[in-house]
Amino acid sequence: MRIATWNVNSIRARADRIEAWLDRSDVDVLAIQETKAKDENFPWELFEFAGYEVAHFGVNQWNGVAIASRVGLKDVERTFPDQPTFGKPGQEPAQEARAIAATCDGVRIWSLYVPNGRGLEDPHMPYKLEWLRVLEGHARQWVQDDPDAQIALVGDWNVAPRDEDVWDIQLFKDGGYTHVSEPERAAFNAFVEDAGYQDVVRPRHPGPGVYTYWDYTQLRFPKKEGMRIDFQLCSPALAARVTDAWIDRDERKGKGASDHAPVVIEID
DNA sequence: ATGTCCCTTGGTAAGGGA
Repeated sequence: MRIATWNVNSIRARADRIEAWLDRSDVDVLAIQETKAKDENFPWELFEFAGYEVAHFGVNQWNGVAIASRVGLKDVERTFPDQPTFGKPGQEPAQEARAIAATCDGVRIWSLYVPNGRGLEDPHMPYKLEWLRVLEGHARQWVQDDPDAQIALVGDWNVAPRDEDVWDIQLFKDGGYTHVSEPERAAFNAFVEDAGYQDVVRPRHPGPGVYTYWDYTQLRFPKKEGMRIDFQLCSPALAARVTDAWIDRDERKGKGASDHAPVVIEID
């Protein structure tokens, strides 16, 4: 089985790209982030024509996550239990469309769009950290309850866990940028160190210089100035089945590309 | 060579988010 994760940065603006990519990538499951669409604006027919079932979770023009599968799509779950809410000062906190799960051919797949954080002192940062903390608690419990659990936590994590995961770590540190701070890295690393999940892509494609995201501005892509922030974390039992993994950097090329590349794993 | 891209709205420009 082949599982991909891809922050598409608008499902409607990317419809042709996604259709073409499904045609040539031969993936069985595609976890999508940043659809930027409500259900009523979601291009259901795109997936139907391509032979995929699809489940979507979108409440407004922000965020939005989906899972498309041609190997079954069962027990769809929108948001994880006790998922933190967010609202700007003066606004009512609300659930955001950042997590959707489904079981596809026996694998429990979570399509995740982790909050950005926006700034080290921004209210969005404690939201991001709490969001990851609560999710990690569940993830740890799932594998404690069942050591054979087949779970894939995939998506845009908005964290660069290592210095080599950005093109210029000094720029990030001097500038006080998000994604590389110790609290963010600790929140991410807990999935690996405490819950026992494995990044199954990095060992096959170590850095430096291996990225999944390149900002649209500043010619970041042609200058090879990117960030590794999209990950597939597998439970121990699922990680043992992984036979291959790659980042489809070519999909970032050309006009009309998302700013993220798809990340793909192969399971026996 | 390069001042991005995408979404929304009593819109046709401006603001929000990444």
